[in-house]
Amino acid sequence: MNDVVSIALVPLTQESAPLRRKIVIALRHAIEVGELKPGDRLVEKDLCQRLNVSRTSLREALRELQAEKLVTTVPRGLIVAEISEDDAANIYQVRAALEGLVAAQFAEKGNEIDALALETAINRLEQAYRSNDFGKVLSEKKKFYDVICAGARNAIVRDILDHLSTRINQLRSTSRLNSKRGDESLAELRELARAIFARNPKAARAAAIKHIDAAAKAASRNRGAKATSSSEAKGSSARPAASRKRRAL
Amino acid sequence: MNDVVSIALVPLTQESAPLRRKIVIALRHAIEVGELKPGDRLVEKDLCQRLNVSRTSLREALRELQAEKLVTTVPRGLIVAEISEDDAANIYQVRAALEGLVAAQFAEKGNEIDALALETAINRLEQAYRSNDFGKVLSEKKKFYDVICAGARNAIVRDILDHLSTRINQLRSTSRLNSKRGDESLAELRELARAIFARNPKAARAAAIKHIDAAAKAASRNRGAKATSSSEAKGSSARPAASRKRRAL
DNA sequence: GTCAAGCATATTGTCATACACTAATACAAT
DNA sequence: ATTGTATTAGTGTATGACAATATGCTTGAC
Repeated sequence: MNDVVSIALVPLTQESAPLRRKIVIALRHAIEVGELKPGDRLVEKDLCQRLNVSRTSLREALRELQAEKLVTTVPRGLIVAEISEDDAANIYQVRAALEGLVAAQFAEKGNEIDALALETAINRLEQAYRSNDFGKVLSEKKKFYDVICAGARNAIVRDILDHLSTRINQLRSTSRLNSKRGDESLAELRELARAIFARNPKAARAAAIKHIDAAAKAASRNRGAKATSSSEAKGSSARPAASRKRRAL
Repeated sequence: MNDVVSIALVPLTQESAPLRRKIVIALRHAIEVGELKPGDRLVEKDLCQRLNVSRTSLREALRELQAEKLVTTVPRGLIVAEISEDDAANIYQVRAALEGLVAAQFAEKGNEIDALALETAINRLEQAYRSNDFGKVLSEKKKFYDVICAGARNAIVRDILDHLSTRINQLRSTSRLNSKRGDESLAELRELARAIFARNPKAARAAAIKHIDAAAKAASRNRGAKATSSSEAKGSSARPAASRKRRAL
């Protein structure tokens, strides 16, 4: 019983949940699931009525979403941000770079507790995949990367990835994505975990990048776009690429 | 005369500058230059008086800074965010990864106009270095990276780097940094530009990473910390690092 | 003198209201 | 059809108010 207490009494994270936090979450979710689509105008008065909150609180929430680039200013007010093809491709590039980084860091700095958490996370992720509950997959995947960032001792990347994944989910919901590649995806992540457990930073980085690359390719396949794959970007030969197609600048 | 008009009548960018934007800029600057130090409490009423603005606008500005992680909540209110050793090291790691990415992208996708802008930017940067005006160096360096991100067609990275550099400047101002390595720094950036002009993505990426690594090393030297260099992280051999110091997880 | 309990105070979180200013729209005039 | 004018919708900003809550001070007990 005593150790139960020692587990139950972990310092609780000030779940103050101010109203504006709930507003941010509600709006962010609405954007993620496509209830608010890119380009939709955000009219303060309407949102106040729909959410039943004051304009003050709503506006503070909007400022947060604005900083997150989920909404953007237009002459008259705010709209849900649109994601260009370039943006979409770049988000994958950035994720590849950063997830590769934290994977390598985990392999170097992680301890046994971190490893255990990773094991747990990947198992839960597998369950989620099997349940075919897509929302569950997303939330478990987020936790998976949280665990990796924790083991990497890298809160900076955690925050950045958090923002990016919101935007990826937005892309997905607006039907420009629907990656149904659960099996390969899970296998790639298991490979990543294996490299981490083996304390092999280079392999971990490579596995993380490979995973994102595959996701990016699947995504671009899904919409006929030709997003540059990051493997092309970093796998290019040491020889100047200029000789291939363009002259030097 | 006619072509003068065609140049002069470029759509002008609604410099609306709402009050809260000025507030954000003022506070951000105060944090960057250390007028507000990490841990300092931010009391709304005081700030309202000092800035002569209403609480409404001030609070909206604070929400933006909060999203930027420049300030954090504590039980009673807000304080200027503290940057841990881990955070500082990780910021450099992330910059290395992302600046490497955009450098490579520029080398691949940039056109002559982008190259010209880069040329200009690096010359202005050199002037700034020579003028010994540190604030000028910082602002020109920011423009330099803006140009690179523009040539890379990567607005995502631009935004991320923008946030990170604010925090780096904060570090610098709190006297935990004072890199006076203008000459080497400039040489490294020129090397980066050369690789881009030669359309050599791999060399461009390497040059960008080398530059940040050198900056990180100089920074950690300046305070006796032992921040992991990113070259160590990515230069590790293909052989599992486990054999070096730790057993597998 | 030290410690605990309770009270006063400072500060944030939220709301309602008000008003100036700007942009879009509709409408009128030539 | 183009220009000018009025109406309207919506944001930007300010003020005042009040509840909830953490902080610190005062008082009282020992």
